[in-house]
Amino acid sequence: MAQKDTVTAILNAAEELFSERGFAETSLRNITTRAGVNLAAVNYHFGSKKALIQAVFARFLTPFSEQLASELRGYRAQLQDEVPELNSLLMLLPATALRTDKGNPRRLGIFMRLLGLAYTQGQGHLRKYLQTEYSAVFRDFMQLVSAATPNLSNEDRFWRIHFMLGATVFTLSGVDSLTAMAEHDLGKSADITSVVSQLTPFLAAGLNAPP
Amino acid sequence: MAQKDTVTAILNAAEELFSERGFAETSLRNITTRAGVNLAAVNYHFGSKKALIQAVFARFLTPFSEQLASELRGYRAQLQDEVPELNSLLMLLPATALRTDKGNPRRLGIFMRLLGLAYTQGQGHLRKYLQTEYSAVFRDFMQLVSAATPNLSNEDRFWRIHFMLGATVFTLSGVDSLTAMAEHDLGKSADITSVVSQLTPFLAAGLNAPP
DNA sequence: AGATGTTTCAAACATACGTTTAAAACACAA
DNA sequence: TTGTGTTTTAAACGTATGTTTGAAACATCT
Repeated sequence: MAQKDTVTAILNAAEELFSERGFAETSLRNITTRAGVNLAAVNYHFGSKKALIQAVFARFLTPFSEQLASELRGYRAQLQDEVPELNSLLMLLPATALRTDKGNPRRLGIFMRLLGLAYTQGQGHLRKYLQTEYSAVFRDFMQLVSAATPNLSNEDRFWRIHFMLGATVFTLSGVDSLTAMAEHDLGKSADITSVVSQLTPFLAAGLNAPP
Repeated sequence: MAQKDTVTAILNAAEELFSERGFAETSLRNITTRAGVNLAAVNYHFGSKKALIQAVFARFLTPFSEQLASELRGYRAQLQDEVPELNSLLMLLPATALRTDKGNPRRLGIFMRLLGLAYTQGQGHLRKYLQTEYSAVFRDFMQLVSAATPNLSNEDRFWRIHFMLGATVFTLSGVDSLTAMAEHDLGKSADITSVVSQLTPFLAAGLNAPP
């Protein structure tokens, strides 16, 4: 097995298991067993469990943030001096996320669950890593959101952005169990793209609500 | 030290530590050290770590759900046959939560963080416990929400309720770091009650958004 | 083919965990 | 005070974890 195979097998297994059980609840033995590699492979290829956790995030986040940065440049160029339209701006995020690994929308749910864990679970090293690594693109995006909502005070916008973030992360991270519930309660099935298309008008309405 | 003192000392320490680090990341030795009691006290008084986790939730949730059930009875009685008004209905939740342990709004943040953990972190036993124990009151509340939003389809309402839940849990569970960010970015301080008063119009607008 | 650097492997290491135990300390009624 | 049931204590138990090790297997190049 070539080196790359082992590394990606570990990353795949870790990604799934972390999202299912959390970081502390997933042992290296769980990961290496599912990946079909030797236990020592993690420490050999990544150095430590912490480094593996960061690598799992980097594998998704680096292509995503690069893609988003380029999309933002295009959006800004097409915009000229007009005020950006909120709905299309918000749609940019799930659109690039789904485009980042096309053909596998399930992965977005997995990654959202990981993102939720990164916030709720301790893992101080992870928050620090994410902040230093990916905050530039996020700031760019926020600047456009500010331009799209000139009627909001900075304070209102600040809070509502985080309300939106919460609704998104929470819903998409639990999208599997939620769609199961929806199917049981309503008899209607749904996938992550349909949930996103329900989510965006909700978010836009909340963000534009009268104070 | 009387029995009750040891038990509540453990519950207090566990509540804080769980909310700070998560369940798996908090050891019984952490808890008993902070509580100033012997390590074996947890297994003596609660039986196991799992049972302690459930007890932490029960201490908050049992008074809360009883209070809420009574508030819902009052709300329904005052309503007669009118259609319930959405904003006042939504306000009922934070109002009773803040009333449950009055004088300590910080505790609501702690508990929201725990609730978020219960969802995101594995802890299957916890989800099962919460469901069997407190689902009745929740169903009552949901019925009123349905009456307050007759224009929504069951499917739209289902998803938007969960969007609201996500925004609430996520924001209130991170209320400490968020208020710190708000103070740093905007120079304005905020407490949990002011966040809640910002949150409810956001939620109501999202729930009533055109489909 | 032989030498060299890389990757895998089974085994062991040290440490931390949840839990159990048996004795000591305590509370309190007879 | 003695006796009884409860609570606390220090120590140990068994298990699981992340990490390290040194030899074996492998790949790559001259």
